[in-house]
Amino acid sequence: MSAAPPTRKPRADSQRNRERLIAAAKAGFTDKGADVSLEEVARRAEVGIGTLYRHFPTREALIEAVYRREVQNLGEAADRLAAEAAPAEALRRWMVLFIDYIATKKVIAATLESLVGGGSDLYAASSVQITGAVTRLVEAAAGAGQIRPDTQPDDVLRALVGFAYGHAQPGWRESALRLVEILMAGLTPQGR
Amino acid sequence: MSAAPPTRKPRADSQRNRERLIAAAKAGFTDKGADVSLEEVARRAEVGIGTLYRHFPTREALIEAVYRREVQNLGEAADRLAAEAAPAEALRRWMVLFIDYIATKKVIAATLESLVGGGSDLYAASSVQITGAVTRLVEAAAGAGQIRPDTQPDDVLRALVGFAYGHAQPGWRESALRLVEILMAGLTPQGR
DNA sequence: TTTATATACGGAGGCTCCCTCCGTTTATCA
DNA sequence: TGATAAACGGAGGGAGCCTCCGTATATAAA
Repeated sequence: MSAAPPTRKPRADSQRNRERLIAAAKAGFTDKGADVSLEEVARRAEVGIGTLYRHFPTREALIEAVYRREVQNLGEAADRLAAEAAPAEALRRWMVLFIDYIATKKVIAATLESLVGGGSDLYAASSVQITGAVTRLVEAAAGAGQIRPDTQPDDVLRALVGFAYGHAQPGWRESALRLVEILMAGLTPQGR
Repeated sequence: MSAAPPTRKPRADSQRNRERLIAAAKAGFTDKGADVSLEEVARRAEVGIGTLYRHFPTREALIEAVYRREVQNLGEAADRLAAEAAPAEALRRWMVLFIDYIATKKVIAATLESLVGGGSDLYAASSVQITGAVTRLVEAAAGAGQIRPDTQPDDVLRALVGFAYGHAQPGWRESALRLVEILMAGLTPQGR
C-alpha cells in the first residue's frame, strides 16, 4: 500500500554540516574527554545547537558516529589475525590490540559499557562488530582445543572492557597487558 | 608557638544535619544511581543546598562518607578470610565477596575507579583499606607458593574493578564470578 | 528562469544542575 | 542572660540540556 516515496536528493548543506559536526566532535572528544559540552561541539562546528540535535539526537549517537570506523577496524583485525596465527594466539593478539586501541583512542572507552549488554540501540552496530569478532576468535580457539571449551565469549569481552576501565592512569597499559596474559593462562585447558 | 585552640563543642544541629545528609545521599544513590542531583539530596535531607556543600564540598566527599563503612568491612573480611582458609583460597573468596559486594551496594562502584591510582585525596582512606587488603592476600598466597610469585596486587585489584564495570546488566554477577575463577586459574603457578 | 515547497537552519527560552556568597539564625559558653 | 562563633539556607550567576518554531534555502517542477 505504500507507494515508493519519491525521495528527493538530500540537501548539500545538511551533509556538509553533518561532517563538520563529526569532525568537531572528534576534536572535542580528543582534547576534552567524552563529556564535552554539546554546545561547544556545535560552536566548534560553527553550527547551531539545533542542527546538532537534529543530526544526533543524543550524545551517544554522536559518539557512535565518530567511532564507527575505529570499531570496524577492530572487527577486521580479528579476521586478519585469525588467518595468520593459531586460534589461541590470534585471540591473544587481538586482546592486546584491543588494549592498545583503548590506550590510543581513549574516547572509545566511553562506548564500551554498552558493548556488553544493556546499551542503547544506537551502539548496536558497533556492538555487533566487536561481539562478533570476539565470538569468532573464542570459538575458533575453543574448537581447536586451545582454550577451555566452555569459555563464554561474553565473559572474555566483559573482562577486556573491564581492563579498559581506568585507562588514563599511569601504568594502566602495562597492567592491562599483564592481565591479558593472566586471562589467557586462565583460559588454557591444562590450567586446571 | 601554636596554643591549643580552645575548641568549642561542635554544634548539635551541625552533626544532625550531617547525618541526615548521609542518610539522604545513601537513599538517593540507591534508587537514582551515583549521579543524583545534589540539590535533590539536600531536598531529601530537608536541608539547604548551602548546608550540603559546607559539609561535603564535593560530590566525592559525600560518596566517600556514605561508603566508608562498607569499604572498611571489606578490609576486615580480608583478615578474617586469611585466618580461616589457605592463602589462595582466601584470595579467591575475598574476590567473590568483592563481586557480591558490588552486586548489592552498586553505588560503591562509583568510587572504584579511584581505588586504582589517580583518585582524589578524599578517597585515600578507602583506597588504602582495599589496596591493603588485596596486597596482604596476594602476598600471602604468593609467599605460600600458591599463586605466581610475581603477581602484582595492583593488577588483581584492577582486574576486579574491571569486572565490576557493567554491573547492573543482566547476567553480570554470574559472568563476574566466572571471571574470578578464570583469574585464579591464570594466577596458579602450574598454569605455565 | 521562476516558483513552490520540502528540508534544514539557528538560537531563544524553559528547565535543571552546579556552586558561591552572605545576611540571618542559633547553639554554646562565660 | 548576653555575646559571639558556628551553622543555616537559599538567592543568584553561570552553564548545559533539549525543544520548538519562525526563517532561510536547496531542490524540483513549471
